[in-house]
Amino acid sequence: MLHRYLVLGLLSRRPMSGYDIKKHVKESLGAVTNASYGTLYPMLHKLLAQEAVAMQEVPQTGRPSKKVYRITDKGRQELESWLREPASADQVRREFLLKLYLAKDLSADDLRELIATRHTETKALLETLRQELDTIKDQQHSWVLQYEVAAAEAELGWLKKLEKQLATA
Amino acid sequence: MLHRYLVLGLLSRRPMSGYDIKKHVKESLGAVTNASYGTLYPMLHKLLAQEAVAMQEVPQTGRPSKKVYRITDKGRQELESWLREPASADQVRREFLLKLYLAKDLSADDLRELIATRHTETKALLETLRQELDTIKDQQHSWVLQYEVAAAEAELGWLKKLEKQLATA
DNA sequence: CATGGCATGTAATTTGTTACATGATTTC
DNA sequence: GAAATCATGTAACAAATTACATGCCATG
Repeated sequence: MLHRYLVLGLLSRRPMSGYDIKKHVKESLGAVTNASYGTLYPMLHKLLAQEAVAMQEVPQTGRPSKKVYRITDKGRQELESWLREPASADQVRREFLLKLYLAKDLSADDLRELIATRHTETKALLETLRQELDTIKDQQHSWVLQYEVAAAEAELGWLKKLEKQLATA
Repeated sequence: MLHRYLVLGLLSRRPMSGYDIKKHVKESLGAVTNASYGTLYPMLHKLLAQEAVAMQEVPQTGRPSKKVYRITDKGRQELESWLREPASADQVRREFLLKLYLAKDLSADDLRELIATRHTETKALLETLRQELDTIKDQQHSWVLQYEVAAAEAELGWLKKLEKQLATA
């Protein structure tokens, strides 16, 4: 369901193509989902068949026509009634944490590397998020980015503590 | 794949039943996954067929026999080689954040309620996590819980900031 | 001239959820 | 007497990933 409302929700702000949606999700909604094209395009087709969105093909030179979707009244209604329902629980899959949990079977070096890699990744993510945050005016949209920043900062702090503990032991 | 290694990993510490695994995941590994029975039992059957685990049935009075699984050498080998590979990226689905992102279509009251509900849930989670943390001795295992605590605390801070912003505006 | 961005999609497979079915025992 | 815990499972369905297929344009 989440991806249905993701698409509907983004289209409720302005008409977009599937490609636009993907880009937007990647830039600003990493904490919501990281839906792939294989999810997004079929969802658009389904929504179109159900008349929750409408599509207009815009020819272009040198590349495939852009298909611009916009939400219909029907879609808007569905979106709004969903918005009023309580949010279902988060779902997460974190391989990194599982490896850490099982790390007793890892050499000290492998363990350190596992953590160091994560450290680098998290720092890079934080950089990106902060830059993204600067480009955003809309307060409501910045909330989600602020969430991500707060989460990334907390993780960084935890990683540093972990590394200190490992260095001592 | 994650659930395969989750099961293998837990069984690598000690033999367990499917029920035990589920319980353990719920208590200590909420940040890794929240796999349901419908995932866990079939995974155990598959692992058994592939001889990555072995099973022994323990009869009980008044309830179904307990099926205790333990990891085989084959399974252990697979687990260890997986442990050494780089961890794949986190996957998340957060309906709550999506609703917040789309909240411009929500009344001020609905918005406040959305946030208040989350606030309550996060506080409750934090409570549980802290209690759980007290019962755990194994340092390695406490790491994952510490991660969850840090994340929950960061979210709480963010929620408070949000609420303040809404009260002002 | 290679990389990345623009732009669409499908098919096969894998993965996971939900709801159902069953039923005794323990705890409040 | 109700609710939670113990304990197993399956079937139908929904959801999502991955890999593949195609091809031009702009930038460095």
